[in-house]
Amino acid sequence: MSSISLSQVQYVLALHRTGSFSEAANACHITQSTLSTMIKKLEEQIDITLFDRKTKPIKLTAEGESLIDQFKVLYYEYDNLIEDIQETRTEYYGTFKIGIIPTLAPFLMPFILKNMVDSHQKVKFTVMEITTEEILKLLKLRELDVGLLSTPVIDETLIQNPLFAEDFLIYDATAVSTKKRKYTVDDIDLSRLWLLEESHCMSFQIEKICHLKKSDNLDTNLIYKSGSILSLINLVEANNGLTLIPRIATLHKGILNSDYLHPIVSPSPAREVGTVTHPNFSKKQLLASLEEKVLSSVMPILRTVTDVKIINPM
Amino acid sequence: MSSISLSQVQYVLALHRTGSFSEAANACHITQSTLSTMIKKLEEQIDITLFDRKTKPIKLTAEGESLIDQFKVLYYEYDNLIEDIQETRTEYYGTFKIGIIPTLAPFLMPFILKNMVDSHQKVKFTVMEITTEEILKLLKLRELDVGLLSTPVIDETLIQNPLFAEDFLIYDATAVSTKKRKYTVDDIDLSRLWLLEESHCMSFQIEKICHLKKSDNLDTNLIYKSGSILSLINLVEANNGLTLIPRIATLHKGILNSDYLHPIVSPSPAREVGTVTHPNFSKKQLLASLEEKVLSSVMPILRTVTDVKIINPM
DNA sequence: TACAACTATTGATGTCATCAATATCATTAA
DNA sequence: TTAATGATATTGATGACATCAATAGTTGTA
Repeated sequence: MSSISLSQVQYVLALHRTGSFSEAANACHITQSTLSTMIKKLEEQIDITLFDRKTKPIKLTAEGESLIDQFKVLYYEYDNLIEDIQETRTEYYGTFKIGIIPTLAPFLMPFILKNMVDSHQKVKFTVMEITTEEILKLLKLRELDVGLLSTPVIDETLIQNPLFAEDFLIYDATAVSTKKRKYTVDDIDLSRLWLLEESHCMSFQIEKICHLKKSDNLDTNLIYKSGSILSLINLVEANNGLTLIPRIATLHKGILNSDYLHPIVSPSPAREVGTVTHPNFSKKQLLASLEEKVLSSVMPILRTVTDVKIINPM
Repeated sequence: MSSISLSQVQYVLALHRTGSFSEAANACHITQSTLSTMIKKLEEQIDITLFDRKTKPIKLTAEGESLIDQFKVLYYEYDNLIEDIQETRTEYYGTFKIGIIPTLAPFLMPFILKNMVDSHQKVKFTVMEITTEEILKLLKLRELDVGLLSTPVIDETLIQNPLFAEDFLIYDATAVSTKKRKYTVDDIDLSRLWLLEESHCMSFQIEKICHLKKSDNLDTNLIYKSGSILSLINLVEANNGLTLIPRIATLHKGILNSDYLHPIVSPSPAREVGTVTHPNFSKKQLLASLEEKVLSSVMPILRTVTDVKIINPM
């Protein structure tokens, strides 16, 4: 018995479905005589008559009945393979658009982007540093594949996957670390506090940590707001100021004076970082790869902190 | 993208398994150049390079890794289809060997054999009337497909399926039925009792009903033993004798004088009838068909008897 | 550097799938 | 009862595909 072809499987299923040789042939975009010949050939190959031609519409024989489900299963799995192939091509040769918030980008992307490019050499990566609000908007428009941001976001239409929690550290230009003293939230001198501009959710998170409200009348330090963590750090250092720094910033040696860094305890305020995708997002393997690389990158600086309080970004 | 053939699927899996073009070709009984050409063709069709030829042994690319499982699934289902086809051919065109005990055969086979032949017109049926002991032996030798006998049998290596229980009736040539009197086991006049020869388990069952032992010294009636129920019935009638008849014998109108038939109560001794098959028996549909037809045949004479005592055949 | 083992390429050939044309069959209407 | 219609089966020609033999090219080892 020689090989059954997938075309023959397709023809059998079409005839079973339509109950007519001519209709099945049309459905398969071949001529009726081809269909007739190929089904007869299959029946001879396997030495089983699958269809009773005497009935109108054409029906399966008892033997055919006992085999048709497995014909269906086989073709179903062939369909799955074709889909997998399409998806693999898209994943390996298409584009992958990443949106990332500015308070993560400078510390994550230098490490993970090269890795991602190396392991997906035929994928074209596009990275956009934009705010959470803009990321969510572009995800919904399908103009981004994935957002890398502080979770959770309040949006039921998108799929979120939290990856890790990182605590905030006090960065204080006047408090030289002796490494003996433990800091709490109450040690934050609000008169010297610097924040990112309001569109950054980390700014909102810091306000929550410090029990601030938007209408609070603060000192003049808070009037000047910055758009990047690097500017924030420079401002703090130049003005004997103070801010809160996410621990991920410590990945980047050299931009922080480690003498000014102080962990907070009881509790340690923290933010959660994760990915957000559209429900119809299909490049699962690229997403998994990105998530794995993000986790690998932050692993060295993640601490097992027991008394953590996650501060939501919205 | 034109159709992927199952041969190509087979070649991919062989190369993945062996890590060598020449070994894979050997495994598939084709030349190395055919394998090389066909795998390259597939890779061009789907526009994905599946194998990294630089490694020794040859390994899948990352893309290949993400697809290989679905190639495996597809070929597995193709294998299943081939097996189903083989099994269907065997079931519909092969042989079905039935062993049945003589105390069942004359009452069951006339009804069910025609039915079985009608619904499996291409199957060659072989029916052997032999004792339980011989049926079990031939089942184990795979020279029988199924045994139809009194269950349970003491044999863990075979598969049993009990179908129904039938009670024994007294058949007494001297006790004309008035349909008023109820008989119990104690009404059995042992001096007139006739039995089948010892190799028939029904004989054993009757001895148990009557609390007989092999070494019991009975009257001269028991010295002459018969091999068929019909002979038994004739002996009883010709000699004013007595025996026990399974209810299934009442299916056959005309051989029994219904005046001599008496149900037994408190309790009604009964035997269980079922099928026995070898664990590797594969013609499941034929077996199910047989079992269904047996049950349909005995349904008219089966009684809902409440106080039943099953007498085991061994 | 030579050689062995392996994969890739190419042209010839056999096999298979398909089509167009036609034969055959079954059903329906006049 | 015959003719028409719709459907399936058959057949020969043709294009597509799978395969092989021969050879080119590559890689690793002694």
